[in-house]
Amino acid sequence: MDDQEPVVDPQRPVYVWQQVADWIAGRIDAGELLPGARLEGERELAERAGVAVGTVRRAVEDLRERGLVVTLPAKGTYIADRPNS
Amino acid sequence: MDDQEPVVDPQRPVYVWQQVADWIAGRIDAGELLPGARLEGERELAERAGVAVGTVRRAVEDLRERGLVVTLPAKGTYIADRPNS
DNA sequence: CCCGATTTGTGCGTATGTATC
DNA sequence: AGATACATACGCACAAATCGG
Repeated sequence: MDDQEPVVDPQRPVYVWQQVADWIAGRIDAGELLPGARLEGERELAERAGVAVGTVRRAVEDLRERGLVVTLPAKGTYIADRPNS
Repeated sequence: MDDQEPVVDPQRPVYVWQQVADWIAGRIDAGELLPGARLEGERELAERAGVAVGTVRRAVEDLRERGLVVTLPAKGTYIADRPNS
């Protein structure tokens, strides 16, 4: 009832945190997460992806560096506004 | 009869106390609150904005640091005199 | 001088979220 | 991975100062 398709595969030759980041980036790209929307909390994402919280943190940090999200400590991480393509 | 446009939106990627501070700063900037005028009490502002008193306190503290208002304990918070532009 | 209403100041507890070690 | 720290946010309660009657 609660298993959806797995988000990451530890076996693949790609860092798990990168797989998580790509998963989230994919959701943004697909329009599932619109600019201004709040991303789920770290713990929730970790449970959903089946990885450790630290791994999610590493992934979100990457998204931040890519400018895809903005993090407000103690409030949450939000989808950034799209720069004019 | 009593609903005006909402002051804050907890969902937005901006701290609530910051939204409250900006709201008040906007009223000052718009000339609605003139120098020397008394700002509403914390609880009144909280009710108007639909936030907790502590959040208003945080907002007013910010306005104080910005030099926009002056607070006299047990008396009230007043709009500061404009520095020569 | 005292009383009561009002307002800011402060502390505690709870919840959630990120930051740090 | 786990534990601790820190910040936001809400809610409540009480203290202290002000001001009017």
